[in-house]
Amino acid sequence: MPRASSLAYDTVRQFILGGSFLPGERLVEEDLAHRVGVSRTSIRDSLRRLAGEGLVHTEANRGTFVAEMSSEEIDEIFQLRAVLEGHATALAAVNGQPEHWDQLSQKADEIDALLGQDLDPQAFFLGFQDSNTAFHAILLQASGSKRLQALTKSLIELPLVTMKQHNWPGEVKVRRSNEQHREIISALRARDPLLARLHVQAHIIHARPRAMIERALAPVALL
Amino acid sequence: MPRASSLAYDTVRQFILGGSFLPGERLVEEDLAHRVGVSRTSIRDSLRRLAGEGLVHTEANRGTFVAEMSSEEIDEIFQLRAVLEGHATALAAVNGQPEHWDQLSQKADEIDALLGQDLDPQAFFLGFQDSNTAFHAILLQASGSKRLQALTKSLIELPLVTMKQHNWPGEVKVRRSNEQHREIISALRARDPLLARLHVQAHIIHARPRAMIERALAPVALL
DNA sequence: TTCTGCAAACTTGTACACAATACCTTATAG
DNA sequence: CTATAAGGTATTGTGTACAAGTTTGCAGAA
Repeated sequence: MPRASSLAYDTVRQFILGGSFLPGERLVEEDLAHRVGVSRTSIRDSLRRLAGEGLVHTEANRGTFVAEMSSEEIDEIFQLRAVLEGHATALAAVNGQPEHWDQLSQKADEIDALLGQDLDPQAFFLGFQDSNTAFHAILLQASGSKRLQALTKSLIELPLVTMKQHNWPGEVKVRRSNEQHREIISALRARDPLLARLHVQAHIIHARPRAMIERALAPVALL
Repeated sequence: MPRASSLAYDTVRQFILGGSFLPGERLVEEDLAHRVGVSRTSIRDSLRRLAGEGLVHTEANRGTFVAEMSSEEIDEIFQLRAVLEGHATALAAVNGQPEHWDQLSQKADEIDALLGQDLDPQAFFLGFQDSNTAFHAILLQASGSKRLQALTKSLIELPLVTMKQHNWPGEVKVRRSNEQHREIISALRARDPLLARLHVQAHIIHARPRAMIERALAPVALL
């Protein structure tokens, strides 16, 4: 979309993902318009789009609010991710190209590099999140399905609205996570859709926020 | 959403699903505004929502167009449906209530009733589509996941944009389809998530438009 | 004839003004 | 003192005007 509308979308999105607005908080259109420097029209436009992605929800004549998710909903989202990314990975194992495997390996290398660098927690987390997000994006891309890509992309960032500084993974967890990345790549290179799918599903379920694991997980086998 | 916007959304949606506009056709905002009897503002609002659901796509400064899907994309969508509705069914087998099973049975009964009625093809098809859509909606509802419900709902109606009169299922196919419905219900009553999932996946893959089956299906085992 | 460039018409993008609705405050009655 | 109704305020919903961009048609040159 043209300048103003696109700018509004990106900016408001960053406000939400960056934590400038807390879950459940009301987004006043005129306020946002003033902050972004565009008119309410463009703001409304962007809010409709964000509502479609689930980042906000709108109540008629009452306003739009930043999405808030219960532990159960977040758990549900991770299950959905496991299902969808698992499927995407199976497709990738069949349709993907060697370039994709190399790109994935590169991201895994980046994460290993971070682990050897002894950074402060925040820098470490941000770096990890960048590479990790890229890894999963490449995976989706390798599946060759635009639709699957779009669906999953919004699922991936939904929990980020609620989960901020809390739930930063420790170094040990990141190390294990990256080992799983290697296993996924290995299954992809072997063009083994079933194994690749299972590794991805385990990887994602394993990556759920710690808080979730305390309570009983909805007892549905993925497979 | 309030009156005008909501009316615009419903009406334009019906235009697209009902075939008043063909896939790929351009939707001129002012024209729609005139037809629906609201201002462009509300039309634009509805177009944004429809774009989020994938029924239309918008190109900057050029307009919005009714979605058009290739055979491959439709096949892809049916695969996604199999994956998602399969998951939903597994959840339903665990979380669903006996009332749900009864409602599902009722829809299957409705379809059997249609089969004994010897109607003209159109009435038969419309009746079947109503009951069938309701069946799948109940299944989704029984899963207990609003998000899964929303995701799948849009996937279900996407192919309807392209597939109109063509691909009406014959009586034999409908009969077999409803037998599968019974099998799904049976697995749900037995609270067997794995079997229920498999039956649903088979059911959906089996229901793909005939045209798709001619060409090679992307060779990815769902399971 | 065909290609290029320019201008007019058409359509979308953005801003703003007003209407409609919901919320909050205050005053009044019980 | 509490509950309720009325009015004022804040915010969203809708329509309209104008700006910006894109497409189309025509004229002129190769």
